[in-house]
Amino acid sequence: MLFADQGAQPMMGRLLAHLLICDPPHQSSADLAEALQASAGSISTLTRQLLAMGMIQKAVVPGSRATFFRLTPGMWVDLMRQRNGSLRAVREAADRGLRALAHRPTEQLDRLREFRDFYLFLEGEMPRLLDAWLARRQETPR
Amino acid sequence: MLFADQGAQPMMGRLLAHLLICDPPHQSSADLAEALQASAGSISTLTRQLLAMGMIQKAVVPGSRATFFRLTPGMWVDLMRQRNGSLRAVREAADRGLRALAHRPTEQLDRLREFRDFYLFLEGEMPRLLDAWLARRQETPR
DNA sequence: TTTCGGATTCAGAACATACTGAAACTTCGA
DNA sequence: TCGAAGTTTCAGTATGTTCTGAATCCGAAA
Repeated sequence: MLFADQGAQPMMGRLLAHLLICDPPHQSSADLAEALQASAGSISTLTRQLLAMGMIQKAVVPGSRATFFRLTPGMWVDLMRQRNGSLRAVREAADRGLRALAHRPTEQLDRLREFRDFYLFLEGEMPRLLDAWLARRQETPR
Repeated sequence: MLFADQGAQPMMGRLLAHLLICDPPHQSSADLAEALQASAGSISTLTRQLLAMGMIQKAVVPGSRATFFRLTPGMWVDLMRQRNGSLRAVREAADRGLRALAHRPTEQLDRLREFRDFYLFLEGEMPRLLDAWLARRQETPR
């Protein structure tokens, strides 16, 4: 499964893919290491990163000392919301550029202004789109 | 200008940023090499790639043998359209996964199905969003 | 306190990427 | 046909990234 997880290292993609289909849905570090044929070190690093991003959660399983992990429900939507932050970063950079070049004749700035406006548009519309998705999910019977 | 051009090497980001603000808007290879302090080899490779992606165009300037380049008008929208292709790739991979696991009890597939549905939603809505942007651009007086 | 299952850290190996510089090539005018 | 301007190609270098393995750490049970 070619998981082109933008900005994720290959093993992180495999880890997420596994958590998407594994049975049961929660897995211990050892389970993951075994399933992905990865070192314990890798798993530790990756789970720490994914926890920090909020993409996975810890789960406790009675009778086992080990830590278990599962996908955070609704994480894909959250992920897209986070990505909106990088749209904003680009838009803000464009704004700084426009401010810095304010002394130039206006038609020279058309290109940069259009770029900025486009990103501003996306930045504003993406949250709407995600809300629309959540609303649709809500009304669909499971 | 921190150009976090997803999937573009640093120098490509700088090249695009330069074409966004340079005066005049078309630049020769030598101009670019000079402005970015890059080797002629880099410029050649990068312009070839950007041409292939349709993000820049060649321009002829009378009286000069050199090739000039300028940003393709409307390229940012096109870029987003292309990115829709990677949404589709992910969605298709999820579909293959669902087909391969069709024998499993349905509730085990909930996670993967929701993932697929979300990407399918985005894949369908993004083009609408871009059309909405173009329509708005149209009616705005330049 | 010791022991042991389990987790974490990090130096280093293997691999991948981005760019340069120099040589080869193309094109056009003389 | 020659020469010069301009461009392309590519081997090599520098730099980054990803993962492993071994040492270390932590905490619970004995």
